[in-house]
Amino acid sequence: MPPRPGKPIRPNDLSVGEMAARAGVAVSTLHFYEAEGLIESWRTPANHRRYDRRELRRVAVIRVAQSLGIPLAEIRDILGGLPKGRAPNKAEWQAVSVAWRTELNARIARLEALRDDLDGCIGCGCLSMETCPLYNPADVKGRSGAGPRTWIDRESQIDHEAS
Amino acid sequence: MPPRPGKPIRPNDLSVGEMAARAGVAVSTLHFYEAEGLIESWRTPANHRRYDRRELRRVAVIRVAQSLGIPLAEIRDILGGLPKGRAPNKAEWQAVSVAWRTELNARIARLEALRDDLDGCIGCGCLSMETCPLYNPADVKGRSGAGPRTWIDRESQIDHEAS
DNA sequence: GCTTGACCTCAAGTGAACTTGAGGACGCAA
DNA sequence: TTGCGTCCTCAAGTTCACTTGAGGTCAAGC
Repeated sequence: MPPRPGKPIRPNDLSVGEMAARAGVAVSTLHFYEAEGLIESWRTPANHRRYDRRELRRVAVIRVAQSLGIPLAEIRDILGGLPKGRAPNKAEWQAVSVAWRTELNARIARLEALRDDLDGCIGCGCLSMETCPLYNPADVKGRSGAGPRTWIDRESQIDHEAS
Repeated sequence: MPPRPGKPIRPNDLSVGEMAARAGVAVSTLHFYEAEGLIESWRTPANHRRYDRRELRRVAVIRVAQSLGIPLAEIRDILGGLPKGRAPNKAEWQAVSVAWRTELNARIARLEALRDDLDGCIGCGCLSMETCPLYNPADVKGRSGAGPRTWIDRESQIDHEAS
């Protein structure tokens, strides 16, 4: 590995390539996240990005949240509670954590309900989908227009009666 | 509501409009799901769709699974284990349920890990993201090329060390 | 002096999951 | 017979989350 261009003003900071390798994402993804305001970098005299190691953690949180179906816009909103240039203080961190916690608990509950519901269908011997209650919490985020429906925007409950 | 066109051969079956209203999705979504092989209908002499009430349940499962970030292709694979024209028997239903269960348990575990990890950051007093372990299970589904990365396809672990 | 490698920007392409729109059929009711 | 409501098909548009590609900069090494 040849020495990275740009003077080592903060030698512990990471280049895009290093970030990408460590976070397990493509360089283009980091460019994209930065353009979207999810992460932040400073530039060397050669106009190369440098990332504080803190950003590694941010990327990790973004990826985990994303893998759970949470769209980037929501992630940005929640991470937006954290300061960009410095370590978060207790109150800031707690606010973010509480926001996540509420959402994550709701999602865990839904997954468990789905799982237990499916199990119940076997346990109760009904052998079919018709008679089991399928739980659907109020998750109204009303959005309309074209495009995918990630993190479902439901206006109505699923009507679910026996056949 | 004027009587629906087409003779009432099976009067309990639902028209697209009725299905859409009850399932809380757009008519176009039902067309789409059918084109994708996720649900099924028969046609009246007037070429109108009619859905067995069973399909209502299928749509409900699809929507719940989707809201949890599971892509349609996976949902189709798993629901594919169920027969289309009749009620599933015990073995068929169990196979589907087991497949879901495994996946759902993994997702629940990840959510809990994320939640507890965030909580831990407050509990341990470190006040920052740098020193907490962020858990990332092996979730390799290797895919490359353009397009979004739903249900994350990771080739590498998130590297996560202190700053 | 030239190549190599890592980086840069900006525009355009891509796949998933839909929606929207154009153009048309059917059947009932005024 | 004109209108309404519900349905049909097929093509094209849209959003999200990226990737790919073209064209260029910069510093180090042969």
